Amino acid sequence: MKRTHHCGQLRLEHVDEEVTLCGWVNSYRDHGNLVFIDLRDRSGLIQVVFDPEYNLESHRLARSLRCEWVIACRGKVRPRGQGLENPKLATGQIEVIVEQLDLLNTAKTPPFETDSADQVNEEIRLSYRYIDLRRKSMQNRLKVRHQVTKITRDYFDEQGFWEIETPMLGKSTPEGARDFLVPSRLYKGNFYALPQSPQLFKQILMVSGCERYFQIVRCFRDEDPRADRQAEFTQIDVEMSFVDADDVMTVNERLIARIFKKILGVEVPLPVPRMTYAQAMDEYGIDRPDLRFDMKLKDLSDLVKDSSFKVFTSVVEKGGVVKGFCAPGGGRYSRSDIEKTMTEFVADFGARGLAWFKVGAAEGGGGLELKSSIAKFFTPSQQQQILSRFNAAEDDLILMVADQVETANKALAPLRVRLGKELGLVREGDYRFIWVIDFPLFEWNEGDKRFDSLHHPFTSPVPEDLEKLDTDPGHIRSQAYDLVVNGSEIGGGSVRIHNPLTQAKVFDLLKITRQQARDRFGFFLKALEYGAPPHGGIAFGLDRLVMLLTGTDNIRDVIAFPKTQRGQCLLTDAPSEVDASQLEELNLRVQKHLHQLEQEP
RNA sequence: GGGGCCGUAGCUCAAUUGGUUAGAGCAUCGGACUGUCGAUCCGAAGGUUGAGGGUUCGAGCCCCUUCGGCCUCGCCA
Repeated sequence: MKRTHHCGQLRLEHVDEEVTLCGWVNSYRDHGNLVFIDLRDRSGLIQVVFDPEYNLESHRLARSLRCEWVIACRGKVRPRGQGLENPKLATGQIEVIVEQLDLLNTAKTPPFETDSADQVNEEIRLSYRYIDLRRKSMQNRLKVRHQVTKITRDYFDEQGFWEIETPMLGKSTPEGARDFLVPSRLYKGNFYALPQSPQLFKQILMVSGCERYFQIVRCFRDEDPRADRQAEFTQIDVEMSFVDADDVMTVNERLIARIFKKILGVEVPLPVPRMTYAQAMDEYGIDRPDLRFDMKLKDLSDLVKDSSFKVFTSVVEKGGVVKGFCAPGGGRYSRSDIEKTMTEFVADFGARGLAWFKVGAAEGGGGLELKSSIAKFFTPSQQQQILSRFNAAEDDLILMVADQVETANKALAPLRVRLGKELGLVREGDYRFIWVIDFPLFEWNEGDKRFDSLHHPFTSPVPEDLEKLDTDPGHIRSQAYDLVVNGSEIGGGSVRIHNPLTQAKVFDLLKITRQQARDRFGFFLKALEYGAPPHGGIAFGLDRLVMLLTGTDNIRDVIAFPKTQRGQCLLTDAPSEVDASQLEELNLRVQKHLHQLEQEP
């Protein structure tokens, strides 16, 4: 029997047609004489009916069917009787009365019920991923992921980009994340590294005259995973020649707008607005601000430095800041919420404390005042200034961290997001895009007494700051840009250095010696000397993009076969030990840890 | 490397201060049933409480070790 239709397609217009369907038994309801099966394929569910008066043999076979068995059936589409429609199914107006049933395969009882798998332990879902992926929600995520890559390929093709593959087996460099290493059989003792990104190859493709490159490419970073991070992930990687930062942002924001339009029907207003890194850090404490709600951070240092609250004054004297934000309606939080839950929360990010004021009606009537165990350290005038800086209203909650500005930001930014969500300031289906620009080129690494690249060492300074390479490297702005939506960085890139002299100066500041630079990037620096065009690009995290589009905060949900937080694949049991002969061939010996040796007889 | 939460039947969860034979719903198996759609009804089976050790007259519960999962800090140019 050849399939003629998909289960989820059938509608009233197909009534009286003879159809053949294939799929899995989603559920069965056996009434002794009448048997109902909800048949499932990728397209959806449909009810098929077995009636002994219609076909005795099929009915007998149908009674033995079980969940997840695979069948094909041929029958006639008919409308359901009056009052028998099922509004829960897209196909609920009709059903198929089956003439012929073929059992294509049986199935063991699944380890979990597919209908309720959302509540099932993820460990079991990952071990039986093929069953987990049968679920509609998971199939939708795979489908959206496919749609995103399809839209991306179509879009870049229209724009004159070529998709070019770059090597998976590359050269290890000690910068950046830890590499995954692959031993070479032919060069014993030598290793390839899996790419952390195709950065240098795509720049070399610009030197090669390809002009417009993109690639949907797997990248590997051997660092500890997070809910939104996996050692193996996918980038939409882009590079363009003869462009400035504006050109790259324009081309790429149009791609993202098209993806959101086609998949969610969401109109992304173009051009996407821009915000400097300095403003983002100042007002949101983070370089990826969530703009779905206001609740901006304010610096109160100037107002509180003259208070009698020693904690604040001493921090300001030491060059720190008192920064905070005002949570509208936050008065409903209890003292224990603030002094325990929230304080522990910010402590995780290095803050030593969390100060707070509740905003209440002033005693004696008229106006507002601050209510808190520390309110007494602030004069009425100081209190009023604080209230007016936040434009605070009754029942608001003001939360503050006093520390070095980096620490204060680091603690306040996640607290702001957490409260924004808890207080219901985030509207479902709201997407706020922003380009964050004018990043610093370097940040000072006090431990190693040198500069580190904020983006990567090939990022170009903005032209007017070029001279500061010699005079004031700490204040150079880079031509880097991150695309941020709802507090999540979905992509980032830069205009690159195409001048070998500038590149050499940057390496100097990073304390990468000429010798080291030659060893690690010699092939690339050499390429720059052979007519490198001005170029720039960007890379988007495909996984995070699909997470946004499908409304999950778990990266494993958008990867067909993901790994656990310890980097294990529970389906295949990778990684695993290998045969001694394989090691032999690679000239490798595994050194066991002492505790393992002790356990052996 | 650090911190937190979790692990009891196939799945989701209960189990009083440490106290009888570790329960329930769903799933499974058997039976009944002609319009169900999370079918219903009757019945049955199902457990090394992640593993190992300890304390105790007695441990799912307390202690130690260990394995695994998730979240997180560090890390992720």
